[in-house]
Amino acid sequence: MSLDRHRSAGYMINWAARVFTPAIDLRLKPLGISSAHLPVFFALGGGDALPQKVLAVAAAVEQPTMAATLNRMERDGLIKRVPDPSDGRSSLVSLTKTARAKVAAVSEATREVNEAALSGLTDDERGALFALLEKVIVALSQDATARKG
Amino acid sequence: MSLDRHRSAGYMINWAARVFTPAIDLRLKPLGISSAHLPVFFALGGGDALPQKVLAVAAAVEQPTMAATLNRMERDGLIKRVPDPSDGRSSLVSLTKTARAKVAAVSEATREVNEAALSGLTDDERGALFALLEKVIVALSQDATARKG
DNA sequence: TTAAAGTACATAGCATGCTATAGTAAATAT
DNA sequence: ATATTTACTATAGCATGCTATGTACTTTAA
Repeated sequence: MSLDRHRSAGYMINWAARVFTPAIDLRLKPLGISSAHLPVFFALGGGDALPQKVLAVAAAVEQPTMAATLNRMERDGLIKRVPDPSDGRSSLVSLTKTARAKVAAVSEATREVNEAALSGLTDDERGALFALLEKVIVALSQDATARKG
Repeated sequence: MSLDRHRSAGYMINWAARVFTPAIDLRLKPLGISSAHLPVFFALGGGDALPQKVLAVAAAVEQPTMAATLNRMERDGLIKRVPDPSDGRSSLVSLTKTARAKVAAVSEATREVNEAALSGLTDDERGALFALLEKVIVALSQDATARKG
């Protein structure tokens, strides 16, 4: 096999993702939080109460994935769900007082990890990395659409 | 919350990884193969018989993860395990005839997906993406080591 | 040579992601 | 007004990743 894994974008990106998760989780663990909770924290940290659907879109995950994450967060006392008065199918999700008290620390932890990850990169390189990843995401999203539709 | 997800390396890399997986799986599905099988295919495609440990290292996953992947591949008739005559603890893993017949198609599928992912990038940009990802991986690996040791 | 330490693999238990499907409420069309 | 379609959530079942732990074989040290 001639394929060098260091020249495979899929392999490298997957690897990077799998090295990111423990780095962030290490810092979030003392807070009783994990990486999948982050998009929820960012979406609700301002005090909003939002339906699950909105959170799933914000996190770029499927609805059942967000449902499972919210179940765990509810179990752990991080979020609460209140029936949406204007829509009987929906609940409004918000952070508990406990979780709100952690928002600043969560924000700092993510800042730290991103800084650690990008520490060897110049500002230009950081910008380049984000731009290139975005291009890859767009290209693959179109690929998926083209093959489905 | 001031954190823009498009400026979070962790978020972007994770997202890229999650858009890669379906793209490759879409092409591998007709072959009865999935993305986690790839490192095994690349390691054993030449006809070698290797112990699980070597495969785990090649795939950059933990031992129990590789064990589970090999269990599924064995169940699906893609690999076989033979006791290692020189080490009673170990088995030698190799591709079945069925799997070997798919090696070329698997290789082509991964080439296709990588090309789709990188289609919007110049050669220079491709090189830059790999180099930047490698830097991020190295930085985070050191971060993990520093925080554990 | 025998005891201790190390190594390879298996298993348990969990988190996070997915698709497919079902149930109920809301919105739309006839 | 009712029937159809659409939308939001829940659930089931699976794949892939992890850590922690157990078991059995090898290797090393005393």
